[in-house]
Amino acid sequence: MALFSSGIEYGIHSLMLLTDSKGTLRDMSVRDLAELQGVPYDYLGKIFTKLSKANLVKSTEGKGGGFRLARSPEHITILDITEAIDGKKRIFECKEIRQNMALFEQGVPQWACSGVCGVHRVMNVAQERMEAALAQQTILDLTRQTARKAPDEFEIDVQEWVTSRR
Amino acid sequence: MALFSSGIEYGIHSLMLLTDSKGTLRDMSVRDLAELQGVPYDYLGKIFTKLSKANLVKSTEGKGGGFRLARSPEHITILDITEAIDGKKRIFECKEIRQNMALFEQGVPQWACSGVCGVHRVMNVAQERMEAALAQQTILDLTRQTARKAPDEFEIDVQEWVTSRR
DNA sequence: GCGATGTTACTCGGATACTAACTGTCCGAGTAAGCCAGG
DNA sequence: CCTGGCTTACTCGGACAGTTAGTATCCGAGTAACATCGC
Repeated sequence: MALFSSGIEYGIHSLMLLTDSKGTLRDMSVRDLAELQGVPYDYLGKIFTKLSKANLVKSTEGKGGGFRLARSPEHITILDITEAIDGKKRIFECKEIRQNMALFEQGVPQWACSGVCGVHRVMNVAQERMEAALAQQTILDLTRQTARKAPDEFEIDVQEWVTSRR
Repeated sequence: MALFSSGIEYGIHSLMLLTDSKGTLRDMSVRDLAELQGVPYDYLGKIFTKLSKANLVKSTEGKGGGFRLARSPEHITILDITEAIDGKKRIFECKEIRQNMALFEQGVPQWACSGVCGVHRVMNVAQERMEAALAQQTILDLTRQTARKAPDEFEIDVQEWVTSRR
């Protein structure tokens, strides 16, 4: 299994729909987001609850309600989203097997359990590198990037689809 | 769950035991490795089969047999090991949900499916950064690092424990 | 002595449980907006 | 009118089932070193 759940994919793509390439925010309900993207509705609901708890989106309840970005899209990074949805996921979980050494029957010596184990340290560095890359890209970056690929009318089509459902 | 299985931890620590801080190789059986480290024997066996198939270790069958590093420890990187044991694991698996857009009922336009999706691209960069970090550290690096922490007698103790079992 | 035979300690591979996490679905509660009927 | 109740469309939260991957265990086959026994 991959490190990041597919909920991450749903989440990021959904947040990208809550803004356009100019950074203008858009309000949408989970139902609309799910249907527009062909993604399971209930499941996407759970994801938005998490995004909301992490203060990445703001909800308005009741009829006509929905979600909108809680901050401007250039201040929401991909790392923010992954941590909001999947929690702080680690590449590697150290089990401290260095303390199980048969040689340590009389008790684990101090040098063997102090500090971070060598394997763990390497993994931590790798994880930091990965997270730095994820923190470098924002929702706005991604939205702009895809807008550049799509024809101009696409953003208009999306907007029309959304308003036609109110 | 973490990206890397705990088999990775077992594997790396085991390979570290097949050398010392001077880069001298050591032959050990899976049983010895498992007992010395307090790790499940059968499970570690499976891991070494994978390491063997990836040509990181060489096996000698029959009584008195065991495993030894197939190359010198400064030429075995952590990335080599993770890929040998867990296969080439991806941080993220793109489901191409961009192609599910309700707007594309008449068929997915070319711009929407060509090239890598934006989210996917970010994830790929992050993954490359992570792998670069893992490829930078070798078994010898790690062995040296822990040897620096441990008292000098520790390497001797290990060697004695191993020879005492032959 | 010395060759055949058996025993032991290994590497391999397959089969199988158990567990945890991910994915997805169902349902009920609360809330806000709009509609509609009765005064 | 206009006010109170009804309907609708949302957000939330809990519960649950199906699937998959990781972890671990068991067992049998093949192989090589060594010991043992009969001649």
